[in-house]
Amino acid sequence: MPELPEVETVVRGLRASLPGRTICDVRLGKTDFIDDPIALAERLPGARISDVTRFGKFVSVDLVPRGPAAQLAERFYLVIHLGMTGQLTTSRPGDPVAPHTHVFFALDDGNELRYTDIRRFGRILLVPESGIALFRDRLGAEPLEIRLEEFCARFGTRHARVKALLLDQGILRGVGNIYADESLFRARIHPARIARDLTKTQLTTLHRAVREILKAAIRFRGSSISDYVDSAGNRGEFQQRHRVYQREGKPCFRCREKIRRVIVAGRSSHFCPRCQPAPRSRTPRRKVKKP
DNA sequence: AGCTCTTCCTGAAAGC
DNA sequence: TGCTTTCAGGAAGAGC
Repeated sequence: MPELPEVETVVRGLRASLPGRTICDVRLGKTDFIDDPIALAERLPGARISDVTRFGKFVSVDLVPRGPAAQLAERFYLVIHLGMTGQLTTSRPGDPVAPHTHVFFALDDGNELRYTDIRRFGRILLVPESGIALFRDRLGAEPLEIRLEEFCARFGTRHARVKALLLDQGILRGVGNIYADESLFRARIHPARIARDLTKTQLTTLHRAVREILKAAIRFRGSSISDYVDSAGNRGEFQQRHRVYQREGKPCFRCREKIRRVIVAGRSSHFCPRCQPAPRSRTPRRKVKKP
């Protein structure tokens, strides 16, 4: 599943070839995951790509509009979320088309940018310059940039399970199920712990663990569990270094205890029961009795 | 506030 | 063997 490291890897690949290119043509297959497919087909041809960036799990293709008034016209952004199974790849027009490829962007150098998405949980939309700041600000902090004080402020005050907060894109943008589990394992924190109950030391450790895991995953070009590939169609390698994710029943790399899987925040959560001690079980407290 | 459930979608895997 | 059911999950929305 594309999370921050996978999206970052895709963006780095696209950034090497797309800036400077002009989009010549857009062809669409199924469009139910595109906010405004008509606008997409009308506004992109002629637009020049100025950059490719990432915020959270979103890819942003930064565009300068076409036409004589281009100097004055507002820039805009092709914003893409890969969902669960989205792939953004560059190909030659004659290359075989993967099943479930629904968007083709023809470029002026003869190449083609394609969007493939088996489950169509992804999303594509155009955002005008005037709206991009708000779009970005509705998301939380970048995990690789957030400072410890802000991290503690965002987590340490919340009475929610730490796993749920890690997955909440309004708090941190970019962490998904894989890297939440791997980060919690590294920090030796149980996914169901209430964030507010964590010590300052634990929050500090988690803050560091998240950054270290994400950076390591970027170094290994992401995790390919099922469908993820980068912009050249290559799989990542970080799945070989997972410590807990999808390792249920296998021995912990630290203590040999069997890795367990439970549902927390509605998600499969993998952890080592010895390295990541469970929170104090919810108290069988007696109710205040009325006479 | 925070939790659970539901919806979207497909393919792999499990069940019969 | 082959059909049916279940499950996985990012995000948003409903309801409690």
